[in-house]
Amino acid sequence: MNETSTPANPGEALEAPTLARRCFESIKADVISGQLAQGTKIVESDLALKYGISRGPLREAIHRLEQIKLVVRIPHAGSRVVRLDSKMMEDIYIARESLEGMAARLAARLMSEAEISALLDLLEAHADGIDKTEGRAYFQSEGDIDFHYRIALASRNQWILENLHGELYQLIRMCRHQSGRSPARAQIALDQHRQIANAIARRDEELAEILMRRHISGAWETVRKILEDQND
Amino acid sequence: MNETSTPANPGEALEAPTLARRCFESIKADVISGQLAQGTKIVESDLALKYGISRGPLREAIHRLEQIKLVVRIPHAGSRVVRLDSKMMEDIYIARESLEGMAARLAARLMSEAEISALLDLLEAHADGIDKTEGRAYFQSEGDIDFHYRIALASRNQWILENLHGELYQLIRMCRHQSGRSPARAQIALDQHRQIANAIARRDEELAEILMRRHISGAWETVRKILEDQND
DNA sequence: GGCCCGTCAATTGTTGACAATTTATGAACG
DNA sequence: CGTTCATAAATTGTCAACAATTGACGGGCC
Repeated sequence: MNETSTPANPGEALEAPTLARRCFESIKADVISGQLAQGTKIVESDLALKYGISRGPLREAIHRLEQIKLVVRIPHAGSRVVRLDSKMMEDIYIARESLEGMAARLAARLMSEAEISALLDLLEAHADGIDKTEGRAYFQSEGDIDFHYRIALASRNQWILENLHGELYQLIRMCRHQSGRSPARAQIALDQHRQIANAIARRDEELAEILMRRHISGAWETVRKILEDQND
Repeated sequence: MNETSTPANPGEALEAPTLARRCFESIKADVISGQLAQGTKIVESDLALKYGISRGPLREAIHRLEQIKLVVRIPHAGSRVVRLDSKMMEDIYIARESLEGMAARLAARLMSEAEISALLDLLEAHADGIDKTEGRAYFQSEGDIDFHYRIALASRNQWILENLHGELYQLIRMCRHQSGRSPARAQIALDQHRQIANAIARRDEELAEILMRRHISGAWETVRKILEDQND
């Protein structure tokens, strides 16, 4: 009776019966971590050799990577790792703002009291983490994802959940991995998370949505500035 | 310099270089039109024989159908045409409400004057269509899609556009094809479209978003009632 | 010297056969 | 008679070879 299936992956792909899925997870990790740089050409034969499998499953893996927009494919020409430009990231953040805003609204309506108190506990843990690590990027980043994941889960909306964590968050993590992260924002983000959680606790749907949208559009602004400074 | 690429398919798949894509379009049409009923088991060998191709490209087609949620797949067990239940459709309509609301906001901000007047012309054409056909379902339905497609296009947001018309609208059309359609709603929908267009013309982002969200949540209410009446 | 066309290598698209897994069938047992 | 285990059929997952298409290289022509 466990409705909350696990987020997918603590570390490597543990549950991965089929070759194509293992391969998919592996390449996905390489793309997100930057080990396969943006724009890198992906040659099926080479990767098949590298992973010691045939081209069939590998093709399937690449097709799935294409669907979540981590690789771009041209029919007979081949496929390359996606090139994240400013416009694309803006589109992503705007879509995320829209969907997570709705998720926050639904969470305020549907979360159980137990879930809410668990959410508040999580935020306290994150606060401790920030104090101890002085805004160490890794913890903060994963903590951020934790929080947003719980909101999406609480929305009870499968489509929103899958798209946020199957597509959008992969791209955002990929972007973070190479644009760095301003540690000063850790405290700001935590405060905003607290406000959102409080709105949810008060069952104020409207406020929860508005705060979430501000939170995300604010995050985009900082990312945008980083990307701008990076391009000169 | 034609930014408005066509919505994909008048009738059959005209542009379809590769077997897998042709096959994908063909099966997709069959699923949406209901020729492959919900819950139908999809056997790779059978379909490959039916289309006169090998299992390879057909597998790819099925994988893509899985990604847009028209078929459900279980690793070693096989794949079936998705079964649209009330909960799933609610999730879809809520996600659509969120994304199209944002699209309307962006459209109000970004549409050119020429695009806006073209949009108003389109609505007049739809009005004539309704008068002439007395709410004939087909015209209305396609007209509805036309309108929403233009808004999504005007948002200049690739992610929103692709997800609305690559995933969500396919599922909604599939749902319509077998839940019928109350023709009385044609006039209501048109009026709401007019209000949205006017808000866009006035560059009132806030109002455009709110009206779009009301329009879609209203549409869901009527669909929900139809689904309820159908289940007894 | 620059542009165009034919040829060639490299890579993807497609195929049919083989292996692994699941579901269904049926017999033996409680 | 119902349940359970083993066997068998059907179906999916995987593989290696073949065909078709793309992009690049080089020679010829203007």
